Amino acid sequence: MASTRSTGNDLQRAILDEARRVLEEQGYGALSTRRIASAVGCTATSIYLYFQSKDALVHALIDEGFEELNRRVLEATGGPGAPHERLRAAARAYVDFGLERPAYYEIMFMLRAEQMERYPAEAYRRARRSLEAFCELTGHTPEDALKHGTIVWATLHGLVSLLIARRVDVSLDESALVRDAIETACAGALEGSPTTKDA
Amino acid sequence: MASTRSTGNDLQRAILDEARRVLEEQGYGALSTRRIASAVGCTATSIYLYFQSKDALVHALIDEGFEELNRRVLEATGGPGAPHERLRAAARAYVDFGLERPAYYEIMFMLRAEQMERYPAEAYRRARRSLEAFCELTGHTPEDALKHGTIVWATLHGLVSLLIARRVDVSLDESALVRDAIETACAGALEGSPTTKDA
DNA sequence: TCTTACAGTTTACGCTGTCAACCCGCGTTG
DNA sequence: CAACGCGGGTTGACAGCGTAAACTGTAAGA
Repeated sequence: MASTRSTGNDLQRAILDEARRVLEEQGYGALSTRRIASAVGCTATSIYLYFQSKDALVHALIDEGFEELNRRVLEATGGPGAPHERLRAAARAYVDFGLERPAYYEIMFMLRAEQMERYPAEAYRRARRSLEAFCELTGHTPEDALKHGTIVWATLHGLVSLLIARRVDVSLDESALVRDAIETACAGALEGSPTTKDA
Repeated sequence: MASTRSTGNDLQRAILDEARRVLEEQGYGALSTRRIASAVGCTATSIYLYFQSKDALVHALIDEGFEELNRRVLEATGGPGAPHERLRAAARAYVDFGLERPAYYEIMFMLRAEQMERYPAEAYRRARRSLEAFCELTGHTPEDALKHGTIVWATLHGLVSLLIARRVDVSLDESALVRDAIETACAGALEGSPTTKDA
């Protein structure tokens, strides 16, 4: 495929396509400008004609990831049923995305912040739409909703990132683990406890 | 400090000390063999006289981290009180460690597996002592305990890693968030639900 | 035909982890 | 005393990284 020469915006598209392919097939660690360039049939520096930096290229992939994640989560919340049912569905959609697209999940949520130049504020806002969905469905007052939604998010994120990193004991039934973790997260966010019950 | 020449095992200790210093003060991203070497007063290749690779050096730091984490968590579980109180204490100890030693937490739990040569199996077992503590304190049957302990761990890990990565909304009261997240995690692990209640 | 603009390349810099070869001082041995 | 081996440490190199600066070739406009 190293002979498919492209020019202009075709080249930009080819670079992005190749970056996506490498990301999904070999992971973020294998993503290098030179590798992409040689696969696409141009030089590494040509990438800078269309992307400000390697990080900017990765940002474009991150955007794709958030688009899919948000679509999935919002579709899940849009269904019929009581709020707690829809929260469960949203949680499941989040986890499913993470497990089905681990490489995307990695660059979206598991990349150290310092090693990545700041993700543009405007894109960052878009990136939080799924969190907002969690918050709304907890049915708390706006400020408490943010807290409880964040706890749900944290639980799901912990679950997904441990599973992706293969740190969870292999003897565990993964689907049961996921199911129960979602149950725990949702139950904790919904029931009683407006804030902290005591002390 | 670049003039403090050391030899023999002193050099090994100096390398480890410097690596620890850089890790805590500048983070994992700033950890490079040449930087350590110049600070310690030797060449980068000299590091390979005492550590098989850079990863092996980082493994040594990871071991230190697990030693401290396990000590803290086990101390917390060793106290008096009902199991659910001790589980809460263990959870708090885990989170406190993560927030007080973010750089250690990062190399212990947030480093991508592929980018790191396999952590030795024996050390890996030691690394899981805190998880075992969580499991025992849930008071479930052995197999269910592993699952529920893992869910507690996942919740705490999600919380810590999001906080470390500064992905949590700054308007949130961090200590309240931590408190409630711990509460949710522990409550979910202890109460009813031996496995999954329905379906 | 001359000029301008732009797409893309060449070259280079400084950084990374790591290997192979060398070098020098010490302890032992003939 | 001299020769030797050995081990800690250095030098130099390789292959890879992201990226900036300078260059080239080509197409369009005047």
